[in-house]
Amino acid sequence: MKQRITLKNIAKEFGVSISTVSKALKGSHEISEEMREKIQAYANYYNYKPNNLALQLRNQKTSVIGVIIPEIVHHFFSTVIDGIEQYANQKGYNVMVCVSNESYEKEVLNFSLLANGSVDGLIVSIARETQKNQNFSHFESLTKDEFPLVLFDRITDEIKCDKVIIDDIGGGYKAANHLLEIGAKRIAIVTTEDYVSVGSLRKAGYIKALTNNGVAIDESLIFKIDDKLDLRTQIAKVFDVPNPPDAILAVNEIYAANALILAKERGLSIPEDLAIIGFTSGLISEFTSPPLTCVEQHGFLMGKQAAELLINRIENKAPNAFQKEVISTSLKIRNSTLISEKNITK
Amino acid sequence: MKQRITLKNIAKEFGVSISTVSKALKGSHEISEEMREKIQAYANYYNYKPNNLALQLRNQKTSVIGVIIPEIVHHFFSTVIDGIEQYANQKGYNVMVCVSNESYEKEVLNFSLLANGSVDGLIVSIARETQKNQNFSHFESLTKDEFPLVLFDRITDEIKCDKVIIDDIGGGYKAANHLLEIGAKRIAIVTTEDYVSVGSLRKAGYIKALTNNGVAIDESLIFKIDDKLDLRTQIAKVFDVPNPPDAILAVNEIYAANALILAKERGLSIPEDLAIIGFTSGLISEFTSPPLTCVEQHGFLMGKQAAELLINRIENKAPNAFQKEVISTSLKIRNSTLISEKNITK
DNA sequence: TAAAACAACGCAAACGTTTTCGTGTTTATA
DNA sequence: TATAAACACGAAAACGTTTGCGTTGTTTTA
Repeated sequence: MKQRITLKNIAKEFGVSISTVSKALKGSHEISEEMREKIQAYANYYNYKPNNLALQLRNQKTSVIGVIIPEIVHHFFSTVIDGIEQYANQKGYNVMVCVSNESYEKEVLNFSLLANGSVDGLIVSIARETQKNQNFSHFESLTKDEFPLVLFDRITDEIKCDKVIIDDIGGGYKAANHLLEIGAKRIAIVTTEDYVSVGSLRKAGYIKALTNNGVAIDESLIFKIDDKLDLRTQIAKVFDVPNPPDAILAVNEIYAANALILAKERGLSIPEDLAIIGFTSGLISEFTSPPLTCVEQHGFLMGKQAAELLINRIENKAPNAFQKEVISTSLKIRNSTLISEKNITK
Repeated sequence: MKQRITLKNIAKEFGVSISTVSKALKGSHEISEEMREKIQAYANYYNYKPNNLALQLRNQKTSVIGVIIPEIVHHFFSTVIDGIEQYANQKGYNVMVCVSNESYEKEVLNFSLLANGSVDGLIVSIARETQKNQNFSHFESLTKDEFPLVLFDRITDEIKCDKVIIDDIGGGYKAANHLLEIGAKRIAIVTTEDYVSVGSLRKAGYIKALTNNGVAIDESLIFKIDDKLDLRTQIAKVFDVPNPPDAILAVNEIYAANALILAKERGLSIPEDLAIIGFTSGLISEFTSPPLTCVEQHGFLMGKQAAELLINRIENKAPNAFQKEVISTSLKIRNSTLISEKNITK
């Protein structure tokens, strides 16, 4: 690659100093009109662009915000990035995305890569492995220096910073409540292992809804999926309990869609024999047969809010106390829970 | 945010020069063991990390590669990014992602943001608007300086650089051929408008397959979707032609899934009355009923190859002539085209 | 005519590093 | 004891920019 032209090059060309060139290009009146025009014409011809690194170093500001997410091939996370990107751009910031791949080690690596002057602030959703081993020391080295940091979705109370989360308890509650309303008596939940904050919160909402409605919690209807094992085999167990459920609440789209497929394979009709509801992030729920009712998560809004919190923090426009924004979910009712009136009152 | 500690701070603390500190931290034998240990301990305690901007400026290398894509909430593109990210990380590079949002203006803006020293090279998939207005001058200012650049998926012959594409013609050919093999006589294609390179290439493959098999092209079976208008209304027209098709080839997953829904609404059984095949990038095809046969695009591999081309170019390990990698597609056969033997031979 | 004002530019510091090339001191060698 | 070698550190340039202040030389003002 050819060397890009610099102020020094231009200065040498006209036998003037670097500062003269800099001022001329900025249209300063300190420089004579004649010199100004010569320099500007030359710079323009050779497509001069100030070197960003030099500017960032001088201004002590990169106007870049870093984002570290567990996965990128994931509808929810990419939607969040979209929200971050749009808000950041509008405020004059760029976005640098790194993927932790659910690995603690990679997350730590990404921290050291980004938090060394490369970015003005960081937006992070915690990797699964980090949530599991509860080691947050890499965060502490940031918060100690009051480095601008926003956590979203996968958060922890251990870290003191701004946060934005989905109302997962509320989402689980709404979902379970909806199932109760359409007449479900035995609601199974297909969730994650407990250390995944999102899964356990949704389960908490499920328990709250059942308890509020006087329904006893049946532990045999709670299924915790281990990511390491085969998904379908684990979900299939839902149908093998002695007294099978008449509704399933799945904490994400993939679980819900697989449950639907398995149920149909067993000859169950949806929603008559079994109602299914999921949490959605992607497009799958729209195209299954029947389409799946789901709790919508509004990832775009979440990204926008996270970016707003971060940029306010960076620009010292934020209050001293850390903020925690909660994004409420909404229920999108489709045919997997749509039961006709006579069934509800049966 | 508190100021991060610098070499200068440490130097002042111990009354030595900056260079002494720098050497001490690097474990240089020029510095006495006593001084070295004092400095290292101090730096460690205060969590010293070299400022990345300063290093990048000095080394004239950022180890960052920029990626500009039309959309990020898109399974295919996020898969490509994943491939880029993994390969780049492995080679010691970071990835900076920007979204053009299919807009020419935003694409140009992203160029000026990234190609000023912020990144060592750029991987780009062209925005739809840019493809439409055919204005590539922002690319020329890069290629003129031999700036490392790789184009993927949405490319153009106008720009001289390394490229990596899907074998779209081959994919269209395979898809149409498969439909012919299972006995389809009237194959409709649901594609994009012609200026979208990917869509028109897939259509070319479709035409080639039909022609090779002695099937005449029926223009009334070619449907070009306008993104501005309602999708389902446009796809519905497929079923309204006087002599309806017995197979549909859709150039992406969304088109295929919608066609499937509409066909079922009209009482057609899939695949008996109508076979459907799509190009896939996401998970939708797996969960429809029946699951959709599709042409798989291997986005991850594409990202990996693009990153490889770029990094070789950056590190001067590439041949002088620009390369064009073609990634072949593969057919994933599912039930939407699975017809029993007797039907094939009917 | 001397002082003041002004026009047009250069100097140098600052941002934080790394690295080459000194320089002064101590120790070992002949 | 003179000299070389080894040791321990500092000065300065380089990466590319911006900007406050200083320095010329010319022109205006009283």
